[in-house]
Amino acid sequence: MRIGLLADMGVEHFRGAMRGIAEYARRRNDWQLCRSSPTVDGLRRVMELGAKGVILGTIEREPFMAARVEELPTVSLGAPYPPAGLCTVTHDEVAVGRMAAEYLLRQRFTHFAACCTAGKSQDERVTAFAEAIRKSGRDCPVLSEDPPEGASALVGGQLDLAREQRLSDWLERLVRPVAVFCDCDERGWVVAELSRRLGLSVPGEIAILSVDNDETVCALTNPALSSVQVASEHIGYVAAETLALKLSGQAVPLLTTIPPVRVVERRSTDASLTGDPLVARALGFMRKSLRDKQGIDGLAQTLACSRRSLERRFLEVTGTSPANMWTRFRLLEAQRLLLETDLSVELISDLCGFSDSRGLSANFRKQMGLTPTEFRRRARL
DNA sequence: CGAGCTCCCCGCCAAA
DNA sequence: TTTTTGGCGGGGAGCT
Repeated sequence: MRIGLLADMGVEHFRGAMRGIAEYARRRNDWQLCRSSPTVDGLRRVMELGAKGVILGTIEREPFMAARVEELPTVSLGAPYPPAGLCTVTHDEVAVGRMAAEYLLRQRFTHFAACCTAGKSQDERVTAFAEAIRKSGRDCPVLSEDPPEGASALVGGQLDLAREQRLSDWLERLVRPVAVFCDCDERGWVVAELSRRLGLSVPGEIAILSVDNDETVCALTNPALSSVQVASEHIGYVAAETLALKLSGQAVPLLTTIPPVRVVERRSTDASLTGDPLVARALGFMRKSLRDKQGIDGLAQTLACSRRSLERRFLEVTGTSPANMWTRFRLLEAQRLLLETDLSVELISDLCGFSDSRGLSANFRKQMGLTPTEFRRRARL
């Protein structure tokens, strides 16, 4: 059976979704995927090739309308202005916003702001972010850009001059130091670029967190961008499953949402760069010595200070205790290894400095409500 | 699941 | 006098 894939391959999320779809096709073996551009012409082309259904990943509206006119079974990977009644598998935007807020609050930032393009999905994640921030008793100004008619406001990390000026003015007026949440990596890039031009240091005066975790875009800024990693592969896989159900005539939910995976921390939100040098040294040591078993007493000795002072100053700057932070670093590394390698949970526990795999599992479960194996399975499929 | 043990957090106080 | 520091120890969390 032929299935058409029409996706904007310049967007990291859609590329990831394609990988998930490919995995699904590999497993069932009777799907032939044919790719084309996410346009009305592309749709015509895959129909000529005999596609029985399509998965659409684009922010344009026309291809969806065309697919509807042709009565071609369609699953969308999420679009800012979806036609009503379109079957969609996409991010849990509320969970994305909440994860971002929770992370930045834990980094102990004191002022927050968020910016996005006005539109369904971006609005939702930024709104959820702002709500979570306000719930903690802090203000969160939001800049929501109207998109230009029919197109993306943000292509290749560039805004038109008027929008850029507005964003720049907005950034300059924010109460600093501030943590800014951006609806996508491209906007994160623009915010980083404008901050540089305004002479504002990142993350000292402006910390930046975005969404999509596009390795390339995140690496382009200096310092590199922290970003919420969304479950693109998983979304693609589920989209494929949904289309398969649809093609076999079964009822499918109109909307399926998948929560994000984790926050990938890079330098743009590194709170340890500011404040107490003793604490900064402690954090640096922890990051480098995950397997170190000497405990907090030993750490205090290494840093040549009393244990009590370390604890007190640590709490002051980071809002948490040394041991707590140390296991947090261990868990972050474990997350990374689970996603990026095929090492056994046993080995990962050891590499991250947990006594055994039960130690890792217990902490992991407490932190994100999921076992390590389950975490790996969900992110990959 | 629980006993025993170790490690850690944090209030308190005296000293610097 | 006020502020910061280090030591003490109860109590709790987590590990074996």
